[in-house]
Amino acid sequence: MSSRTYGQYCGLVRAVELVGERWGLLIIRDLLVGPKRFTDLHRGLPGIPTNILSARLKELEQSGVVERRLLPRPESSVVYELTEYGRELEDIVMRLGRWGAKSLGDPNPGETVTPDSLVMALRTTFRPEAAAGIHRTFELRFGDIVLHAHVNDGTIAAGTGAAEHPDLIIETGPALKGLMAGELTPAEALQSGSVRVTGNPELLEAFVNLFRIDPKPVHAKA
Amino acid sequence: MSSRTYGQYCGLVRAVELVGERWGLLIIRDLLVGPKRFTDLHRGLPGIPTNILSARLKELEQSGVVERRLLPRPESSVVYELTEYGRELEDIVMRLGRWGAKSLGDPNPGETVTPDSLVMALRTTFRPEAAAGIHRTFELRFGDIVLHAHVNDGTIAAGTGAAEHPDLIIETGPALKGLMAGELTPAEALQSGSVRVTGNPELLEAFVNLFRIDPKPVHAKA
DNA sequence: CTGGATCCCTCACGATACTG
DNA sequence: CAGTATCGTGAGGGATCCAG
Repeated sequence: MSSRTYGQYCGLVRAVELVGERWGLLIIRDLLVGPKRFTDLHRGLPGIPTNILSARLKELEQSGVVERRLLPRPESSVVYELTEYGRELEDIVMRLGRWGAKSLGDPNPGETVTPDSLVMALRTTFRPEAAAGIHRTFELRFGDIVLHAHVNDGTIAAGTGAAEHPDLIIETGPALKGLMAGELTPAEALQSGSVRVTGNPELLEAFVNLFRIDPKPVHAKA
Repeated sequence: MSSRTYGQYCGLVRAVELVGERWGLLIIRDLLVGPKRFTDLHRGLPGIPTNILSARLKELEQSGVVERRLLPRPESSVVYELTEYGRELEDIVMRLGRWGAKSLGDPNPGETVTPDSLVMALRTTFRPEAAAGIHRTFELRFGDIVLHAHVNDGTIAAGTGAAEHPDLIIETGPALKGLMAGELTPAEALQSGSVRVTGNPELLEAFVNLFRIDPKPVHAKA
């Protein structure tokens, strides 16, 4: 049995062999936001060596998860995008993200936030059941990162870049997690200055109702 | 940035750091079937070194995914079981298994099948929408492995061990995958002898309707 | 400038032996 | 049964270099 395989004939094992390697799911996370060039991926995955990124992309291409496409001239560039099979991972990635977010404490020293991870965080934490009949556009600014979220009656469209006519602009930092997890009320966040808004401040209530991190179950120790 | 971390403050990253290490999700797969002793896990994960299993269990315990419990006397033994937080992975593991099963071809040489992986395969491929109003008990024999599945009106209860009063006993091998994927009809499977049944052979139709592997989307190559 | 390939080094993992 | 100890190997980390 070669390394990187598990010697079991099992669907989960195959899945882990396909996308469970180091960096694998993070590459897919970024590609879920949209097709990307090699350099874009490299920028979005701080610390990944180029040879590893290259190897992962080849493996994912080989297994039919990612497709490599050459852009027409004059771009003459290469983009990677998910195949239909790869896109089927979206729901799994979002659920994993929702699960893992419950274990997020404060950022560890040196941990960064990338635009794509924030986009996926918005999609992940979005609660359709709280968005019935709601039509709002938010612009979120996190450090240098600017992204937008259009909420339209149970659906979310989030992406990088500014919003055109936002109902509310939210400027924040790591405090965003506490806000979404309910550890910090909107009023407290605004008062402390860890979150600043442009627009009707009461819309921040709507925001935290739409995007939420559930609590991690407490573990009763024997 | 130490190895095994990714330097990103992101829910998905945290999830991958918690359960994305080699063998991690497979340990969780087996624990989803039920609490297990160290030796049981070792048996169910062919090829895992004991030090790695030991290390993974410690990490999973530390992060609140797995709980280590000492059985009362005279057992005086140790069992590992999922915490509530760990059990929240069930849906994700099943979806991953369903996704990966689409990439299963024929077993590679040396690949084995374990009892727990088969139990999870049944739970994973079960289609509740096809089970409305259906009450059946199946016994599945795969090599030396014997397991049961009670289907009760949209719900499935599968576990290791024989069924008490099975409506159908299915004896099979690797051909099971082709059967569930629709690459092989029940009639063909019975005729070729790759699947043998005890009971009403027509119930094999019901079985393949209840447990199914969807096809992998075809990838249109440019 | 993008899209990698190549190099070396390190550490996590694999295999085996051994212990409370 | 439930691990720990030891040691070798190969995948990953990091820097550099190269082709289009």
